[in-house]
Amino acid sequence: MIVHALPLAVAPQPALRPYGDIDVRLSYGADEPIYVEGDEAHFVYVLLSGAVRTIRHSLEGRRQIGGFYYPGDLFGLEPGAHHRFSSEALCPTELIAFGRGAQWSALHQHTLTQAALRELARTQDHLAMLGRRTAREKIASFLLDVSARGAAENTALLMSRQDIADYLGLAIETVSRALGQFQDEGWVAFHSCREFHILKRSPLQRLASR
Amino acid sequence: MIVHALPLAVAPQPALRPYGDIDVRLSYGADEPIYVEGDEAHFVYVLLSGAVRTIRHSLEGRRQIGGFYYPGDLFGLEPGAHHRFSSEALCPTELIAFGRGAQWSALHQHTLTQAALRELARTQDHLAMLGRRTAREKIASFLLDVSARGAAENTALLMSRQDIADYLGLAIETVSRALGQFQDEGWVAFHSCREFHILKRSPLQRLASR
DNA sequence: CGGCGCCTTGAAGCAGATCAACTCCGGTGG
DNA sequence: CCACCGGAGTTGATCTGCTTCAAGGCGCCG
Repeated sequence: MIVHALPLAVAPQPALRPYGDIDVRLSYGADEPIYVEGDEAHFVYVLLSGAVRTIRHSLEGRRQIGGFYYPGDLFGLEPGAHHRFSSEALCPTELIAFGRGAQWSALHQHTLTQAALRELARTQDHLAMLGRRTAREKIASFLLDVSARGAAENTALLMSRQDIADYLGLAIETVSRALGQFQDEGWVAFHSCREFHILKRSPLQRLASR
Repeated sequence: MIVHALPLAVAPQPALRPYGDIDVRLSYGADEPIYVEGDEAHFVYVLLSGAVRTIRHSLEGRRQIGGFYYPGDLFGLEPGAHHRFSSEALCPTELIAFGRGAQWSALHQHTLTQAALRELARTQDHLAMLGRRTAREKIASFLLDVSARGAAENTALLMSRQDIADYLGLAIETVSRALGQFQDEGWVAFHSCREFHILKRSPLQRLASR
């Protein structure tokens, strides 16, 4: 982790908010942790460039990915004093950490509420996808989601097959097979295993919106 | 639906917020809908008595339950103008609907943010449960959750087996079988099929926290 | 008492997990 | 420049936990 710039605004909160209203710009390399489940949640993060995943590990090592975040997204919101997921950079990433000080909270109260509600909606959609959908349906939705993020013809998959599997609650082999099927069916084309574009959107949409 | 009392406070918002800052007390019978997916979200709801489920239906009728809500809980929060789930009373239920007027929003901004964040955390926990857990693990967690809500020795299951199945992403038969197993193993005792108490908490906790 | 939901139980089938090679590719060092 | 290595991805074979299908039990209310 590299600290680029120091506090933009400082309002001391020695007791409960050691990092008060401090804002910091940070850089991370691929797979570097940003915070870990259980850490005190001093900051809220906004992505400038790169991408981030949030993760929860179970005792026996099963991994669940909570979400992927892209430039402009806000993440790390918590109801309490501690982070409930870990987060890691998917690739070289820059972000701003906003101290959860009273001053900032008061100033940006409305923004904060909106961010929390949007994040809630996103999580609910994710939840509905995990519940009662087949592997093919999950992966079709996922490809459409990812491709909707980038305006370009080709979409880069910044995450590994294992990340996708842990996001969708599937085995890595199942992800690989479904992607292979979609390619065989002529619905998508993989330029490399981390870059694709969609050839036929409608059959994917039909699967995704069952 | 029965309207008990009329506006406690009124601040006209004719254009975008037809129900402005109006607060209404309402009653519902078992299985009565409170709002439906796609409805305009004029209100935020607080439960006084009874219980509520939120639901999303897929095109082919598959049902996903988003959550169960109990007295004191707030539900119906949305980032946009429309409800993204339906909601129904589980049993006779009383609640207060708070109009999402500018006045109320401003007054209760902080409360709103906290509610959104708590709801987010709850949804994330639910999500982590759907992703990578076996049927027995899901149902053990569920029983512990439900029993934590009531202080009493015996816990009433206000929801049907189908509701539990649709909450956990399982078939109704799987729910029934797992509950039967837990009873056979002497971990829980069902007084009737809608009322139980926990005999051995630790094996359930072991399962739930894997 | 009879009928209708809800729940339980049993048997069979299947989607996806697991296990096991094998391929592909980028990096590294001889 | 090429041989080697290691990690990521793919592919095939087998296994299994859960779903599905089917039947029967049980409680509740008219």
